[in-house]
Amino acid sequence: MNEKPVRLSDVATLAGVSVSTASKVLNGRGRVSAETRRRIEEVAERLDFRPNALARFFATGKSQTIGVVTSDAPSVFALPVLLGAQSALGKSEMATLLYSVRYDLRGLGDVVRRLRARQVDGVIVVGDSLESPLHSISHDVPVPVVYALGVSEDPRDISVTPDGRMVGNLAVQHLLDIGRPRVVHVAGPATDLATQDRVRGMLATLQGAGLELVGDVQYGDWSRGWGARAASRLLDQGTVFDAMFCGNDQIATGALLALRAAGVRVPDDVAIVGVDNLASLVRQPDGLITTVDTNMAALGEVAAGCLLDAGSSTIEPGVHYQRCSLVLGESTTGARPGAPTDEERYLPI
Amino acid sequence: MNEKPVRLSDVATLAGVSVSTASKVLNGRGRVSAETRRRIEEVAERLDFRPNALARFFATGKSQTIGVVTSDAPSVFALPVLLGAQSALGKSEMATLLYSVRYDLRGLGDVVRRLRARQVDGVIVVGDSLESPLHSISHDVPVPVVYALGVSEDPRDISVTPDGRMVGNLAVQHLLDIGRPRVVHVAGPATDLATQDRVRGMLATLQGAGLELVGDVQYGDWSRGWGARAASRLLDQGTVFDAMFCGNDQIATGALLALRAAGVRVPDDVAIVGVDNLASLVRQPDGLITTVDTNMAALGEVAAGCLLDAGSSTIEPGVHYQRCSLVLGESTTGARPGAPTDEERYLPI
DNA sequence: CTGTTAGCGCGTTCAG
DNA sequence: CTGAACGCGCTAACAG
Repeated sequence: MNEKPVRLSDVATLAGVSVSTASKVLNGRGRVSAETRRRIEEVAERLDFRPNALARFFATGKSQTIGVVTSDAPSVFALPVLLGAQSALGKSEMATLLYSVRYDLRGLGDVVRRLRARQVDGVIVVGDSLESPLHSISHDVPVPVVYALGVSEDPRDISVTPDGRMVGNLAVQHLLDIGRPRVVHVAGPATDLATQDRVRGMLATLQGAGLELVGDVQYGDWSRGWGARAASRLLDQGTVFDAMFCGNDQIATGALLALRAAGVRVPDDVAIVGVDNLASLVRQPDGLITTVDTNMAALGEVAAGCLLDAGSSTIEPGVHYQRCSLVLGESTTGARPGAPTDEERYLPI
Repeated sequence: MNEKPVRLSDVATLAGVSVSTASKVLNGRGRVSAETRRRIEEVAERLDFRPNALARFFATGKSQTIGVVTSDAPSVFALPVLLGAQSALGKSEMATLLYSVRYDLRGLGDVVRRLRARQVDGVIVVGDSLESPLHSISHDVPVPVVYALGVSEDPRDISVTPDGRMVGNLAVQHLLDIGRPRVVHVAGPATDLATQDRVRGMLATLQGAGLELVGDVQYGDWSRGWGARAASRLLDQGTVFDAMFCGNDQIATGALLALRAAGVRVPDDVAIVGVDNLASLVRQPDGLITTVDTNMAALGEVAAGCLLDAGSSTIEPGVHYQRCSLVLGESTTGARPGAPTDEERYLPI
């Protein structure tokens, strides 16, 4: 556990060459005879040589490190983004420095100071919703910044965020595909950018099929309670519909409960699609709700990729939209793939 | 954004002193006259001097950085632990390097290599359940390691984990306090260490009150479906009980649904307590389930604290148990604190 | 109390 | 093709 670390000079002397030659070989630079190369590599291997990253960073001025900034109390969505980014960066021998700031992403001054002090090579700012734009720090740090799971207030910044229109599109297209043309939409807050994009995608898809939304968009919040109330109200009003697109899985769950409590069969009478694949995020997938997965891990990877390319290639500034995908569940199919036995079956709530 | 950084030598020359004097002042070391001290600080301030952390680390051999290792696909519980640790470390100007490894925490070899290369000053290994012990890497790295949200396979390591007995204790004590002596327990898997500890705490508390558990412990999995099935079965068997302690909130939710579906009033006929405060973890608290919060953020902070103290003070090896706390909800109180209006009220499922 | 001197371990010229 | 020499920015002994 505690042999003192072997240095490049150790390798060099043991291989009978100078430090600089060893350096060249181990970094693949410069032309060196195959023989000495082999010898150096062999010695390095044998000694289990690990270059002191700190010294290397210091010498090169690059830290091979990017800073990831997140809120102090982020939503569940932040974790997969973080890990996706970490995974992508790790492949390039980059490390991920994690910072959190209190609540909103306002008080960034202190974090910016730390990021600069540590000479990070880039920064990813991870938001936790699309309620409001992310505060831009691109002009406070001398390295590339990308914004994930949110949109920077500065349109010249690079932001990566779920494709809300595609969410609306996939959800409604699925409902149409299974023969449910009478769609209602129980959404989250009207002011949320995610809500707005999903509505656009939904309306475009309906229009493309020559259909219209049943009634107005029902705006509310993101809670299960809102989903239940909205469903009850629709029933009370005598609205006729055979499909429901909900702003997230919480709303969908609430709506499903209310509908079944009122004797409406799901999915036989009404099919329901949610958004987020929340059950899978909390690692307890139960296949209950058909949902649109916003692929947060992939989003994190893309954000990291943008950062890595930011220097070399030309990534266009602006908002990049992350594709999402449909995950089937009982709320539209009526049965889970790999249907369980009765004993295993989840209670049909 | 891009003036070239000011170095310590810049500050020194402008203040008319040598580099080392400036260094001493800005690090609070050595005795320096108040006058020169003031002058140096003033210049540093004016120039907005930020020491190059990389250079400092290199010179001192310490990276002021700790590595946090988590699973590639961690449970929701990992995020608060991560952030709690980050927060505690940040107060000591320590940074947090995030690493994830595939699935289980086995393939740690590569991560260990990176941790060593970057000269981290310590490591926190974050597990994602108590199903199985965490693989010990304490002998693979030359710095202190603590294990959080899991227990190291090596009893000489320091592990920080939720206090499962206290969970059982708080839950059952609350049920007894509200006058419910006939308690059943719907648990998670029998093999899970968390389950076992909770059972012990529960039984001890019952015994202390001169009571016995109603029936056997019902072992199952962590799902909502299991909670529902267990509740139904208890009813079918004619078991008489007025309180239910569930292994987590998912189980509790399933049980609650099944009971209400069978015409049993909750909490009037049966009071329910869960574990995890899951609703709050996913940032959509709805006050439905009375639950035991395992205080994951605090656990992360404690783990970080252990690491910081590991060198200086004497932290005893072994398992440290993190205190938990009770969070009241409708499933035992019958009404949420700050009861909502009818319109705001969540659907009583 | 302050300045001088020497590294920390590696990358990178530039001579040989 | 190889090696000697220097520098990255800062800290830490040791002199003055």
